[in-house]
Amino acid sequence: MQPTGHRNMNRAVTLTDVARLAGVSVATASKALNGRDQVKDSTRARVQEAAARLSFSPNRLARGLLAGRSGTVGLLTSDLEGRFVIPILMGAEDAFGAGQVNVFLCDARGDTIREMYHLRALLGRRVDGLLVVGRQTDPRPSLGRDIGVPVVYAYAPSDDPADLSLVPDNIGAGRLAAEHLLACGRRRIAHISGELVYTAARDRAQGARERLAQEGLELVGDVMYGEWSERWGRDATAMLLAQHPEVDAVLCGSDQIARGALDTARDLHRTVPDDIAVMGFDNWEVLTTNARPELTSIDANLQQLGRAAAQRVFAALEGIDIGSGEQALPGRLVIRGSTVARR
Amino acid sequence: MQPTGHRNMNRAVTLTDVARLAGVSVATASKALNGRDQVKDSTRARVQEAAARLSFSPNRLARGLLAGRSGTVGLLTSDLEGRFVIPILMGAEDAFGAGQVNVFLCDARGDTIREMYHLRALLGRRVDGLLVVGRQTDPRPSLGRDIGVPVVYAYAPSDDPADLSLVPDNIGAGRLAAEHLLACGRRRIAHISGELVYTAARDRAQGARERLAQEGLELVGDVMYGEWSERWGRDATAMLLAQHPEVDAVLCGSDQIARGALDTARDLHRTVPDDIAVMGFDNWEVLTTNARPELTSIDANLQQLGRAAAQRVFAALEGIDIGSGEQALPGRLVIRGSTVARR
DNA sequence: AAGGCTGCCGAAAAGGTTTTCTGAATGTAG
DNA sequence: CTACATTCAGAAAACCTTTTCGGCAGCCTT
Repeated sequence: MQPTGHRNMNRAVTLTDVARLAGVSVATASKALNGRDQVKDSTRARVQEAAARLSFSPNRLARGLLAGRSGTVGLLTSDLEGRFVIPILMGAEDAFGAGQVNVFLCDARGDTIREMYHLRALLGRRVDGLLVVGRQTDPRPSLGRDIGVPVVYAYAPSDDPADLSLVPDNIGAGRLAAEHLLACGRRRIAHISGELVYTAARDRAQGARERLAQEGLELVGDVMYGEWSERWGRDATAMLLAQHPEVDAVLCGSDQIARGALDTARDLHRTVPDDIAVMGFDNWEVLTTNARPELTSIDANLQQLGRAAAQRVFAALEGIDIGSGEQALPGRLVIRGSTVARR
Repeated sequence: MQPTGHRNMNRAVTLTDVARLAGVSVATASKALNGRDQVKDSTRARVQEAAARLSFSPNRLARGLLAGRSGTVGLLTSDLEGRFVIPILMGAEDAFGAGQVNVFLCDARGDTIREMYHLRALLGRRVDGLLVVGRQTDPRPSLGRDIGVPVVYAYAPSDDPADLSLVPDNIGAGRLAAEHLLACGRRRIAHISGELVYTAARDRAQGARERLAQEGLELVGDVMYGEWSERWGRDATAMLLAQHPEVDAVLCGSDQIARGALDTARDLHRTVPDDIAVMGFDNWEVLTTNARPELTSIDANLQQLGRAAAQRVFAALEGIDIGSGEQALPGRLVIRGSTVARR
């Protein structure tokens, strides 16, 4: 900010002020600043200079009122605390901010009442579109079909197939993980995961199973469903290795579980990755890069998912048909020392 | 959403529609819906019913244009990725949402250019106030004094003492931590922390030293500054215990470092907390509650800080003088098994 | 019965911007 | 010199809501 020092005192500076200073009418001032023709170059320059001098910035409330679109979108999240929501939110904010759109953030905290309240508030503010970000990959109730603005669901899909939902491809992620472990020469692979009620847990297991089946292999033992915690990872790994000491790879449903698995392997003097490979999902860098050894993981590309969701909203605003149903976005393998010995 | 099924087709429903349906003028309709007097009860009821039938929600752009305040605030963060920003943001969004205010979220990604861009956009949208959330407790450049709306800085204070900044009390947190270790009967306390360039690291160390000095004690050895990672926690602890085997407590500058310290203690067959107590800062639950044993930590009450910052903005909007300078908010001790043996 | 009061409703203005349409001035052709 | 095209500026409407003020009944008081 250069020193402006003028009459920034009371009222916000308006187009009328600019017009007066430039000695033209508001209509001409508007046209000059917005690059419309029908303005002589010299006049345009005079107006632009006046606007700069007053550091004028047009009132977007007025503009929105007239145009019928506000240039804003609502970002309705069910749970800001949830770690998966943040990257999506970053990607979306990034994509929207690049266009002239600003984002209203609303956190419903998993409460349907609060969600309805926020929805009404956002519609009252005449948002041009809505992005609904859930905290699980399990379907959530649709906001309905007669919202009046385009809605895109991210991470948690809508339960109405007429809505468009962007979700991570957990089945593919499971396949990808199994593929990597196979490529590392592992054949006796076990799977420890989180809570069975999570679609994500079941999908990842299914993907892994599918890939193994292609090689005529099966998972060692049943999938061990428990909770999404290090503690469960430790306990489950202990049970697993007691029952199936021949296991040469543990695929874990999350990085937290994998951290627990690493701890137990160390306690039992199993070398990772030589004796046993360990990998996780989510690529939560705080956990993966600080593990001993560092943890191979599948990154769900959530930031990209947020960006993609934002772009769908944009497209819908342009009148383009964005389709409907669930669209799954692929994950990405991040290889670290827990599956491949460091050279 | 009950089946509305009416004319939700094209244009958004406006007060004129409601008035027409109720057979009154827009003026009367407005007064009826806003609870002003000068409206007969029967008329009011008729208008309300019409509004409900059309599921009318007033256009807040128009209202804001007229009132001169938009009922929105800008939340300008320097880094959404930063883990400390999220709880503050949650607290702020919560506080604002409770009063009819909506929040514009902008992430500058640590880039000053982008910050200026977002600032202009927010002012163009006529936000009533601004909350600036930084990612470190080190001072950041002020947005300036002639913004035109109240600004409150949270976490990262402004470098202009004329601004109001709400920051966590890291010195107090250090004192609190030392106090707890003393209460546990520890006397030979060492301190491993993160990067020296962080004010937070130096403040916590200073607070701990102050509290020890009250008992005529000093830290064992110099404060070991390094990085905010588990790896550094592991390495530093190994060096520390080699050099000062008599240490009976390690105060760590973050939970991550503390996790590393726990790992090394286990590797060296030192029992926690019997042989040696370990504690961290930040109370990052993913790390603290999954550690072996669970980790005692100091919680900075960031969500409360966000709420407090939002309330300052509210107060400023009411015309109340909110003061200036840095205001430090106290932390909170969370005791777990790494300092006190489980009963 | 006349004047005043209360209760209720509607007309109109305001808020800032964009757009359309009208009008004036200049230039060009016949 | 007249008719006409061209260029540019301004007046006014529109967007939607809130608020102020004026007015019209009906009722009460004297």
